[in-house]
Amino acid sequence: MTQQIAAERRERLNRKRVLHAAVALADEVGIGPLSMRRLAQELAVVPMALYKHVANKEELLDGMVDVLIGEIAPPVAGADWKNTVRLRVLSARRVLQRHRWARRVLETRTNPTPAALGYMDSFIGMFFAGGLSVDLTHHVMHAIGSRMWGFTQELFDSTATAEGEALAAVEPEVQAATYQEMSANYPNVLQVATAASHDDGSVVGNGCDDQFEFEFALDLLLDGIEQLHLRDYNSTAARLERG
Amino acid sequence: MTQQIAAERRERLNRKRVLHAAVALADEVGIGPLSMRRLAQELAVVPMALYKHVANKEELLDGMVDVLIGEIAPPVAGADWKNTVRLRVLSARRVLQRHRWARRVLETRTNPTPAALGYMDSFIGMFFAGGLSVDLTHHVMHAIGSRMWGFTQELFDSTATAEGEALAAVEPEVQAATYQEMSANYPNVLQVATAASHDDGSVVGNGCDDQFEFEFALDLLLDGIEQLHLRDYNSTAARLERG
DNA sequence: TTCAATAGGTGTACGTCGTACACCTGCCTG
DNA sequence: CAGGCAGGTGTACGACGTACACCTATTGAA
Repeated sequence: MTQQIAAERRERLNRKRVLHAAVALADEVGIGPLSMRRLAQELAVVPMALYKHVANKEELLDGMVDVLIGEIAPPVAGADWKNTVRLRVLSARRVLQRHRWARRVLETRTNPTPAALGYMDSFIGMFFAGGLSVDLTHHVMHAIGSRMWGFTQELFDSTATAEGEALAAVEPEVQAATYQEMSANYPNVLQVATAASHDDGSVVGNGCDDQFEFEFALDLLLDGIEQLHLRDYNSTAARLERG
Repeated sequence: MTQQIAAERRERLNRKRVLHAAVALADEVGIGPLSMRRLAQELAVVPMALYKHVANKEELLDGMVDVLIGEIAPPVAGADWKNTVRLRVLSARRVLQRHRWARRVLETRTNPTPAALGYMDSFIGMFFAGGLSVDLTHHVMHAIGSRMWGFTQELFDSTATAEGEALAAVEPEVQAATYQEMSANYPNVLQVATAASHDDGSVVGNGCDDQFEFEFALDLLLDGIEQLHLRDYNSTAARLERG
């Protein structure tokens, strides 16, 4: 009978349940409204109960990132290093797109968790397997930067803002006025912004293909890296040349 | 006599004073402790007084960024586009290094201010002046990303963390233990991390030359861009090739 | 089977934050 | 001199993260 009661009772919390609930909640309501209190409510538990499974909010966020890292596909076998890296990055990107809050959270991480270190280690391993030198790989990791995690830092990315979504629904007159003002003050921005929006007619919304932009930059880097590799790039030599 | 009193009295606040005080305070104590209340205190004024000059904290941060944008050098004249861009980016970088909090703030901006748009416009103008097509410039702007502002997104950058500074002062035994653990679990990370620290002896601290890494990646991109430009890159053609 | 140790959940409370709102004050203009 | 308005004040509210003391359920050993 005590067993029955125990069975009916809400099953006990554990770290995994907390983290997955947090990820689900963030998926649903975004990262802003995700507070310890709100998460506790979702788990039908008092806020302080969470602290038995997670040291503090920072650690909660770290844990959420770990969950996502677990969703990134392992490296595919049997491709050259460039494609292996490429596919892995694109897999990471898909994860980030399933969890739109993740970018913001990643940006605020300061200390890598073991899971993050593991991912980095495996990531570096792909270059080593391709024969890249330790030296070159080191610089490459810096150059790739956040692209390793499937995103790039784009300041003022309208897709990241809440108002960005509302922007499409704005009256045509306002759009026209905006256009006038832009063309007067920021003609170059306007040209570049409209360059990509041939397919959809909007002027203001970013009509550009994020995926294409991401791959464009990724390939620019990978191709450049390949060139350096083929030329047996060596950074100390490069330093000397530059002076 | 009322004049005398007025003269002795603290001069009235205005937007500029508020923003510059905020920048100075952030320079001094960091962005974390910068609260509306703290800033008000610094200005010997009640917190709500700030709201007569700034709509809310977000707008304060926007304004602080504007101050920094004002510190970036204008484009130099008489150089080819690549060098013009290069020098400008490095100037932006110097600003970001004077204000160590700026990166974190920039990362959280969602809507560009007129000053930011102005900078972007002028930035784009440098590519146009070099003869790059609107199409290529568009993709380039995405590829450059936050490097335009003088920084790159590096996850888990130890220089960004408070503990990073304390890390150098850690006992040798602990360093040794860390080393053991790293080499067991993350051998690749370890190799890459130690690759750059030949000059200074530390194992854990990032012994690498940030400036070099930044320029490495910047030049990788600029060189790649130049190649595309010379080949009259066209993105719709590229799309077709890729399928 | 019993019982103590321990892991997990609760309740209350504190300090900090951003900021709404009503108010006062002193300067500028007519 | 009047009166309006920009700018500074005071109080207050509802979040937030989390410290701390407490209670309770589960578990492992006797």
